Amino acid sequence: MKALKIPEATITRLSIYSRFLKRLDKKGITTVSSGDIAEGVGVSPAQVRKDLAYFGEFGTRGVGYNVKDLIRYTVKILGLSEPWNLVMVGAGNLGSALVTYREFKDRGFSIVGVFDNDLTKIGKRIADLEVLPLEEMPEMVKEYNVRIGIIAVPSKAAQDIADIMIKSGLEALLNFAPISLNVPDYVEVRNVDLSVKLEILTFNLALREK
Amino acid sequence: MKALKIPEATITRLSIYSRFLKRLDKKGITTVSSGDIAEGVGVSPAQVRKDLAYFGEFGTRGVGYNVKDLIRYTVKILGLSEPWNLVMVGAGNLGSALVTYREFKDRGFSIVGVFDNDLTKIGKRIADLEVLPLEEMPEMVKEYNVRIGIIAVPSKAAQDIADIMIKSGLEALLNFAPISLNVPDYVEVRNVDLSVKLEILTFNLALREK
DNA sequence: CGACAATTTTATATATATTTTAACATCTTT
DNA sequence: AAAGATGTTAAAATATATATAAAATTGTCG
Repeated sequence: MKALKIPEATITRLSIYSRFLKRLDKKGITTVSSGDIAEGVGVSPAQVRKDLAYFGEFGTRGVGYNVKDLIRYTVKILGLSEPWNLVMVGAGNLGSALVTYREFKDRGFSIVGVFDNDLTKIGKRIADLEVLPLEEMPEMVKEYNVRIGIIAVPSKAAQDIADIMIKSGLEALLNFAPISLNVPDYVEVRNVDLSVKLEILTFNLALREK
Repeated sequence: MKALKIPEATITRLSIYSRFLKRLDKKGITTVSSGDIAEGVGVSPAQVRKDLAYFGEFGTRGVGYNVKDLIRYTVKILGLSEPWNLVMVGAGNLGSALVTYREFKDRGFSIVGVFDNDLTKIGKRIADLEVLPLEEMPEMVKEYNVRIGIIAVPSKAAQDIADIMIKSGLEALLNFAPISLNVPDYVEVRNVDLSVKLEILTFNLALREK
């Protein structure tokens, strides 16, 4: 069915458009042009139209896009029409912050389990969840139909944890550890590297001195 | 001096190479080939060489790269030869987690001040720092020669906070709020959007059902 | 022991593919 | 009919991959 390959950059922007549109909707705005979206998120209008064009015709020439409709379309495209249950591994500072991160909830993500292999953390509570030992992950994955897991553990542990998560039945991993994970082909992995953008800033600032 | 424009993707990868190399060094490995690096971080060997070629010739044909030397070069290129002082705005869960985030310290970043405009948070301690009111930022920026600030506040507040940070003298912002900031040309901004990669995963998982 | 060939690996040039930008024809509304 | 905005095609710019050339090391054989 899917003939055309979609650039990942397009998906990235779609996610950003989608959330921008939700803010417009909350403000009561009903119609929007590609130029409005472009300005709101910092890209070109042509880029917005091109990105949307991969998936269909959602606008009306001479008019623009209906905000509510376009939200529905983008949400559908991103696979967010139905809520997703997630598990988190790592009950440290970062893991705890992500468990309570509002934006995830707003987008339909629900963290149903937090795991750690550190005995001092197991049993503690984060929000309304009790930190559980990793052994209990397979059961939870099955019970809550979890397909995606978040890794917020130290780099050293990340690969082992990933292996365990995959064995537990997960198909996709969001990895906050700054290392490259080795996983089977059927597992999707994306890394969130918290340092990279910071180092892009230092690179640019350092250039100024030249 | 800098004639050639360097792709941002190259800087991104350089940051990743640099940290990968540090891990090799810690293991006692002294020499590395582009292929080793490529495998370690998940790109092609040609890509590694091309990225490095923007900045000079760092390797020896037939041999590879000296790990320690290449670390020095990448660190220098990224502007990390000297440590950087940062300020953080937002003493919520995410801000607190980032203040204690080990990786930042390892790369030479030192958070010297945490600010918030929430009276209930001011005065609290995060690690060894007291949360301060925003009014005290200009002084700290000056005293500690801070050029980069991190924004970890709710989206609604982010633009106002950014304005204040810029007025305080900052030149670069790392923004964790999922909105696009309006800033003067001389200010560098990079966004870290914690939801985007998650939605790339859901997009890909949703595709499988097609 | 020295010369030369084979191997390894970088650096560079070339080609391919992808992504972005720009231009334009088309459709709505006023 | 004019203005505004999309969808689409074409062009330009970027980025990636491939191929080749050059340099250093290792191994081999006379």
